[in-house]
Amino acid sequence: MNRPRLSGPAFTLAPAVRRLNALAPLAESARGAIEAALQQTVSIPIRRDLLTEGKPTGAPRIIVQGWAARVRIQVDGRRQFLSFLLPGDLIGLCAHPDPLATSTVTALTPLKVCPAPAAETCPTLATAYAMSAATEEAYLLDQIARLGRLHALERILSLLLEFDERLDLAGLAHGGTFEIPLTQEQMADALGLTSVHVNRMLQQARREAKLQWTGRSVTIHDPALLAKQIGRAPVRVSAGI
Amino acid sequence: MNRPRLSGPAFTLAPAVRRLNALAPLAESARGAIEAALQQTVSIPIRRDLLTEGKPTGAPRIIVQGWAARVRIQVDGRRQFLSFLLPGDLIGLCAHPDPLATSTVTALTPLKVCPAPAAETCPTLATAYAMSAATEEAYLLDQIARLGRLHALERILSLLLEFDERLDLAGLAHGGTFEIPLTQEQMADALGLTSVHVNRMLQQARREAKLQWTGRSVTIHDPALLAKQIGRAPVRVSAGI
DNA sequence: CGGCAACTTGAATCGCTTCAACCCGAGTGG
DNA sequence: CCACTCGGGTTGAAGCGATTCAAGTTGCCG
Repeated sequence: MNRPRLSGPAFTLAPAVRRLNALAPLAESARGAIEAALQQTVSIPIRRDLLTEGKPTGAPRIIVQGWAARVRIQVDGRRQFLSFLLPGDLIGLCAHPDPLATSTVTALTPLKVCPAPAAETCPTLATAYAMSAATEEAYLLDQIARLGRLHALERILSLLLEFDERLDLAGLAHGGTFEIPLTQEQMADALGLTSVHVNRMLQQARREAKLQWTGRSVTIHDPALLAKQIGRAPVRVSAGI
Repeated sequence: MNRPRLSGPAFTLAPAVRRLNALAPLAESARGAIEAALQQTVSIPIRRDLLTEGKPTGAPRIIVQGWAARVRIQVDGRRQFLSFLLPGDLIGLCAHPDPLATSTVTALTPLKVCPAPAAETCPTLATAYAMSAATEEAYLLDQIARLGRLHALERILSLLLEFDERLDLAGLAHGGTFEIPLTQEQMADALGLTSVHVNRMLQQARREAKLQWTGRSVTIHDPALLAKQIGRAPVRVSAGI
């Protein structure tokens, strides 16, 4: 039931819908609910906070376009990006009452977000949300292993492989190539490094022909091989897909 | 409705029940379901895996007694503890179909576990589970910030404060004192350090009278002050409690 | 063309690791 | 009852990966 990839002025299949549908095949009612929510998409300027640590989360939202990050900042200015939020990812989804944000969420690019339809709308939507939450947790575990036991170059490559994998789900990566809106300093803040060292390691990666990073576009020359070299396994949370 | 703290041969309130009830006040039916599940407690020997990364999770369980850890091991032997599982914590709870374990879970001590009653048993139980999951994610975020942007000594103190906070919920810590079953090497594997360096930093912490660690017993002399010094805020996931 | 953010480079320094040795208390078996 | 072993903790010295600081360079945008 694939729609044609190009169908006139309208989009083909919004990355957000594509991701959620890839996590759990959506029934017509679920897809309809999301398409309806997409009509209420709003724009968020770059650097604006969507959530603030310790404050109520408000209604859950879906990222339609752009990148955001969960961030923690210490009093002395040290900054750590905890995770990145990409198109199709959910913001502020919680199953318990009166949820408080456990981290601040900041727009890394100009952002488009829409309301997340209630999980009760359709069982397939609830499943997609649950898959999304489980996937997010799995990536947090990856991030911990990255920071704890990988060297600088391994950390960088591992994170880029994660981006490739996640963007591919949303249809935003093709054969190891994708758009990345991050500066080297932002990469450093995610990887527990300094921007100077990220710079040097990226040069080494380019020298070793592992990847290409020109402007905003990254190409991983052989994702599968690279994943094997640094011992990274793709994230899988369910036997179903 | 507090039961007396000492009531003959029977336990007062099992740490696991105490923790879940602290996360969300349990209705009688929920508490009954857990008490019933506790009758089916089984023992797991030390070093045994309860879950294996990539394998189906099986039925969810509650830790009744002892400590476990989620662990990732690289081919070259590098080991990273992703998180620790303490009495009252849930193992393998997932909201989506056919869940696969996203990490191996290993018993760090001899363990007692019981089946986790289905969330559908009682809405208060479902809420407690949701709170538990949210809390777990919050601690993963803490762990990321620890590994990414804290120095060795800060990491150690931050983790010990987490243990104090979590064990207190289960009634297993009193005024900054609790039993810890970890070796310095296991601490190191959680904190992305070497055991040699953990040793040196612990000596420094003792020298500075921040804590005491004799045998299996840890005492943090002034948890609130220490938390302030290293910029740690208690984990809070809901405005309700 | 001027200004600013991001990227690049070199040199000195430091936090942590590595390696190797040693100590100590708790089992264990002769 | 003591020698033996073994896991965990302790210590010192050398080395390395990453940081720090400071000075360019590049490229984009007004």
